[in-house]
Amino acid sequence: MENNKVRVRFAPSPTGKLHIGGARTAIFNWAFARANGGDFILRIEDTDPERSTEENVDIILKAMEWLGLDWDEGPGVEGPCGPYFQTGRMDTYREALELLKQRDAVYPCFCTKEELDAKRRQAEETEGGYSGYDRTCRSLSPAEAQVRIDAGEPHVWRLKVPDGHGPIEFDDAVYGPMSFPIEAMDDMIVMRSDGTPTYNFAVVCDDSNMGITHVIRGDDHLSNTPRQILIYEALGRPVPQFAHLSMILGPDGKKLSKRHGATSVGEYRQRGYLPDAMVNFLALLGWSLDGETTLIPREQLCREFSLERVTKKDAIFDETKLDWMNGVYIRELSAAQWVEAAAPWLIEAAALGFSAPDAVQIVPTANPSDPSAPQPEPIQVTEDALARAAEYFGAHRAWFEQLYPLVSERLVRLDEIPAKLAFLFWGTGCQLDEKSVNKVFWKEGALAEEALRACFEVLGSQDNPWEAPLLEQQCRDLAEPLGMKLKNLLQPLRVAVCGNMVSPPLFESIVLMDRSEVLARITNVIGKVF
RNA sequence: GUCCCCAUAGUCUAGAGGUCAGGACGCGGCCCUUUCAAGGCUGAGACACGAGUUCGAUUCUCGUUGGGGGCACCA
Repeated sequence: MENNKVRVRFAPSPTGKLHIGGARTAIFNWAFARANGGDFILRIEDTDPERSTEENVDIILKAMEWLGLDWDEGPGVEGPCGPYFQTGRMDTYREALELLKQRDAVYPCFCTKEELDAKRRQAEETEGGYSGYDRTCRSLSPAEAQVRIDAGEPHVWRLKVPDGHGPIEFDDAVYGPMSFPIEAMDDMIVMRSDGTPTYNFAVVCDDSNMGITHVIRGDDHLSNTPRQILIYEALGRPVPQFAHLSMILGPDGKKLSKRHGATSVGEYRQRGYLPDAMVNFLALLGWSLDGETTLIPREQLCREFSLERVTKKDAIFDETKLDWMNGVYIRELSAAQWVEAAAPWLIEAAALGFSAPDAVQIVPTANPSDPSAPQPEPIQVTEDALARAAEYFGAHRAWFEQLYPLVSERLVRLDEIPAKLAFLFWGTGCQLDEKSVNKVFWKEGALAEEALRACFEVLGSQDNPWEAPLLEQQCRDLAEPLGMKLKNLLQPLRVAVCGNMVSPPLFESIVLMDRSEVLARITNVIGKVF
């Protein structure tokens, strides 16, 4: 390990999925390491056996990979400071405790959890507030304590807050000079009665043993910091640079939680957000490059991230801006990249289309704002259709790439793809949106039918190659002789072919389907509607 | 209760003792247009409040209010 080399870590505990706030912390650490040519270490804090699960470890690792936050040491990337799971480091905590015992910096405490809970409750009720452990066991003589230990009495080990210690001070890279009165410090437990370390103890041991130079973490640890400094001091280890990050709150200004909807990285992935967009967006929550730049590719983030430009103010997670940014990133993709990223949804689109009945149907318009209104019956995607779609996708990548220009400017999230593109896979059937039918067909009546028949002639003429610009021009040329506005001419065609008055570009869509299918669809619609 | 932190538009933010308080999302209008978008132009919108320091404070200090976090044999 080189001297002075920046070493930072992200240390999630696998008691849940990787959530937005954690991801932001990870991004800041990662970007800081990259910007300073340092190491980014991933450490799993799994000392709570009750709540830690292997499944969550897997989810966190997957989320990190998806976000593109590669770690230099950690699970799967062994390094000089492993293991990188706290459960594998128990020896190191015991060693550290021995050192503290030698230095007379800790003492055994025999108070039971029940006794402590009772005292805390009482203190809260009577004297208006609990102010820490009353240090009952601190006055035990070493001899007496040893007798009780030898007798097998359960005990924890507590850190002695040193007498005569001044206020605990440190210079936070974000918050600046901090000072905490020593009176506010508790004789905290470092080792539990079952021999496992508490969080604050394990963190300090690990950060110290792993040579962490900068501890960049959530604001919720700000008041843990003086406690941890006490441990560093007791251990005689150098204190790292701290940098605390403000919290990310929900739209209501409250702590981000499940009731705010999606909070885990995995959920955002499922909803069709791009990892690059997530990283860019999250990086801007509490950090800015210059106040002007909002689109910051990860390469630039890795070059120019700095702790000096981190804000102290809590940030509200505003999904509308993320949506915008995701759209920007989608538009910057190449067609091939898009097909790669959108594969699951493209397959779903095809499966949805394959599953639709091969007939003309009028379906009620979805109305999310009024649940009592008749909603369209969702089309059941069959296993068979899904398998067929996956196979079709595998065999027609180039064809799918042609879809990109049709939708790239119309997508905010990738999960909008199925609804937008299913019509391409309907065959000769057509799911007509009720509102569109009312507005475009029935309101216009004979005019709409006339328009459809005229367009049918153009599309059906074998003299016309199946090419968008030519077909479009010929259809447009119909308007004048028929005395129609372009809108009245082409919207019926759009509804008949795409099922909806809102769709991707008409002729570009049409030529991606079989001529026979398109013609059949128009004929069927004319027969069914008029 | 106690300790700590924060405060520029609805949101993310820039900013300096004297600025027309800048940018982005969102919102309104116009343009483009066969739909929806995207794009271009344009408009409305902020320094929480009260003292003090100062020739001058949104910026510095104190207080108020509002918000957030910690105080576990959780992490």
